[in-house]
Amino acid sequence: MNAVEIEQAITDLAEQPFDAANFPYDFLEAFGNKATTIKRLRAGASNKSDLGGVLQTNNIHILTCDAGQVSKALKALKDSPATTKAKAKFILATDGTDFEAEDLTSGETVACAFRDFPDHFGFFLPLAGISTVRQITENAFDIRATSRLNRLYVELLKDNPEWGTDERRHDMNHFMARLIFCFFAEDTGIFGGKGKFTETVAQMSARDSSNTHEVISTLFLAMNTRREQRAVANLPRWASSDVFPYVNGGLFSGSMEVPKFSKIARSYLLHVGGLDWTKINPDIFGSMIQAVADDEERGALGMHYTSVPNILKVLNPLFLDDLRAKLEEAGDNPRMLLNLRKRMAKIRVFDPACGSGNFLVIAYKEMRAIEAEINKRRGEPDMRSAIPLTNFRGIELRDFPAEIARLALIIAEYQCDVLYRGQKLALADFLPLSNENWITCGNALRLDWLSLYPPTGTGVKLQGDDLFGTPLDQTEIDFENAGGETYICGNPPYKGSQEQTPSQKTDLDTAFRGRIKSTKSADYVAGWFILARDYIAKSDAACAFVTTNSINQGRQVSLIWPTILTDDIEIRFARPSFPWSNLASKKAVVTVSIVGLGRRSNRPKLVFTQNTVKEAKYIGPYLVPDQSAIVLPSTSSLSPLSEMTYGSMPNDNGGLILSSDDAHSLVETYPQAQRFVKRLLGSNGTIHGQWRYCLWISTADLDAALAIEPIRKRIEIVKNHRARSTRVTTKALAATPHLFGEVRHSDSQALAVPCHSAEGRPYLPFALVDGDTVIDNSAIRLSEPRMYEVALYASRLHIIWIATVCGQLETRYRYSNTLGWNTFPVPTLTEKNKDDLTRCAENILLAREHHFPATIADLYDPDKMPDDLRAAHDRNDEVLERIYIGRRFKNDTERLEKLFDLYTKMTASTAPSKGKKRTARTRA
DNA sequence: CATCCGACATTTA
DNA sequence: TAAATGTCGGATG
Repeated sequence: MNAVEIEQAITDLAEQPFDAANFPYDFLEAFGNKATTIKRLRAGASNKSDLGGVLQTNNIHILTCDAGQVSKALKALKDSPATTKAKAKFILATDGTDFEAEDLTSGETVACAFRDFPDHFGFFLPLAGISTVRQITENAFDIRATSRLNRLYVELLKDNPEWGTDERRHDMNHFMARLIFCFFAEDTGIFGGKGKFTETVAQMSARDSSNTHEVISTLFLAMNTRREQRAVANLPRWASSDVFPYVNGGLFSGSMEVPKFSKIARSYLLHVGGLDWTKINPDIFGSMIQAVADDEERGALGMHYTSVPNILKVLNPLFLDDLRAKLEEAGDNPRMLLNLRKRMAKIRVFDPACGSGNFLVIAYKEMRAIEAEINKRRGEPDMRSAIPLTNFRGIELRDFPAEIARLALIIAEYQCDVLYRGQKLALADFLPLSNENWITCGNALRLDWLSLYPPTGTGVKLQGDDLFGTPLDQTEIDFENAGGETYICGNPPYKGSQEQTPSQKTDLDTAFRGRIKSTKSADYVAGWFILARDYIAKSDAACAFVTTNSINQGRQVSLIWPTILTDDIEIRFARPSFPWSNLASKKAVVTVSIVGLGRRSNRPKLVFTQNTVKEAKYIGPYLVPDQSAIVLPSTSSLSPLSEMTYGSMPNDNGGLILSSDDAHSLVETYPQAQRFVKRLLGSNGTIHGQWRYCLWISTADLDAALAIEPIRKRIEIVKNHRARSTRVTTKALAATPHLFGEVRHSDSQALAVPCHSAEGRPYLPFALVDGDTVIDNSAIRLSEPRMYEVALYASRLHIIWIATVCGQLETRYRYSNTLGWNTFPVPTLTEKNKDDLTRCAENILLAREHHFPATIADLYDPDKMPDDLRAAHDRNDEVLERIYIGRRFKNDTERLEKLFDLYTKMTASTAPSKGKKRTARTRA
């Protein structure tokens, strides 16, 4: 259960009639305990209570009691030896009227009416066993609001199905945005009297809810009517402008239609309004609530949340660090402070994939903090902010987040005003909202960013459009940043080449405008980089995006980076591969990088890691400091090395593959099947020493094989699977179901190279196998390897090369023949060199054998690698590195430098004049 | 025809 | 249930 679901469950529980006997179990269930756990507690087996209550070990001791005995019951719980013995974290007592609880770890207590206990949802969250409890607890309000709005949204769509259609979705989303605004406004004092909106709806609408929509519609109309026009508008007294002022800003213009409310929907509405909306965090709430309008995403409601520290990893190096440094520099000098404020007033932040606007909101808040410090030092604490909200702009594809993004910014502005200037001034300046267009709802890769948000402010004028309501009064507006800086930032969507829809493929193609041969292998996120590049090239902007780390690895490097790094565009800073996290129970496990681009300058470039910052003169597209080379995939080896190919692809849906048990029972029952069975080795098998078996049938032998019933059945499985495939090649393979989809096998010795392997290992894993072993397509195959080639493969130099130049799976090593083996630069080897290396390789194999039957995973565990094996590898490295530079390398940086250097030289000499195909691209 | 990828997928502790 | 660590086959060049 995620936090939103828990919130809903406990809210439901509080509304039901109190059932003293079942309450403890219902309570635990609401916090996500499994049915079996509850059952065991009910049976008494795991219930450790000594008071007749329910005590779950390491968790909570719950006691229901007679009316008026709650405090006494809590005391009893506290004094109970069982509570201590079972290490309960919480105690809870209730009689159905009062409710008391204590967090025994912190000593914090809760005492409230029973029906209000869900208000203390955050207090109990440690019970839910959610790992990021601290973050959630801090944002308990946002989760509760999300949960309740979601219920309302779903309920309204149930009663008004036409509002869920494509044509009406925007109206629905707009309606929700209006509601959220009203809830916020009524609690912050923007409306006359706290809670006035909810209260008015409650009072004016009939209990049977039949006219709820009319009441709300009337209030919306009031908020769209200027004071002086109120009389004409003939609005009822309860919608007077003292209470419901003119808001507009596009928010309340357009259609006043409101969906019809059922009795349930009405009660949900009042319920949401009952929350204290002053507690809203606009940066977090937005990303939580956006899933409400997305049928596919609703399951992860409240969970897609980009943490503030992660957003700052983008914004700080992009421009905030610089602003803070300038603030520091200015000290108390009023003129320098004023200049900084003037500069900040012209800074524009643009997020072309803004979602619900969290990057924009955080950027705004951080800038307001800096400005507040300036104003304090200048003795102008009450000063109205010089930072226009309209300079925080975005593009968002989805309608609802786009609505929310603007709302989030409005709320952030108000909250900053309250924080830095006080409630009174904040209120005075809040209304009416301006009509300007901040967030464009559209496809960022199809829009022209330059004309949408012209960099100098002198170009195209923008029109306020109907983003926040249907036809606005077409106000032309200017961007308030003439001569200012523009910072493009965000976390655009990543989609691998094989995950994109046809229309997304076209988006990418449009963005690249034919500058690369094909965009088909590029990640979707590359589109944002190329468009940001184009924007920077024509203005004094800079950008930084969170991106999948794949675009700085493997085949994508040579595909897209030469096009991005032209016209004096450079990588200003980078934070290579780190895990991105959110609150989802099914965590989006994705490894990202942050890449910042700008116009070339002499400023040092910064490469960030977890705790360090490294300065560099240049950052290459692999995000390695001072390495500019780009390695191109090659189908033939740069150095004279044996050919490596992929293993054989079964493409069989398991039909041709046999587990050890399958294979043995098959041969036992049908001894004649023996000759159709071979060992099958892949990545996992190589690393963990467990091979599987496979059917390996020559066409000549097919009839004999088919005579064996289990084999015939298996071949049938393969045939059906292939026939059902959408891929033409695979369909064709259905004609030969007894064969692997792709056969790459010879009856000689081979080196098996896993395609993927864990990153901690000090050397790359491999296994030598004979002709009776088939290597599958989870591994790469070096046929008839020469021993000195094994030495090369097993070297430190090689693993460094592969780690840098090949792709990765998350941060796992991913081996590639074309990118890694064929490009590996090796100096010319003498016969003596080869002999020496051969001996080294043999020593490595011997050392491995000493530890039979230890697996590669055991042997190359960085903490447990046996000394003799380590020594053998070390010897191998020593011999090889002496061949490269006549001594050992000092470190991996030096190794990589030499490899890139050699690669550049070797590719230049292989293709002297016009051999572009292989030439490494280098920047002087 | 061969390669490379995964806002992953599945196993393991 | 989070941490560890590599399948599999389709799209692509």
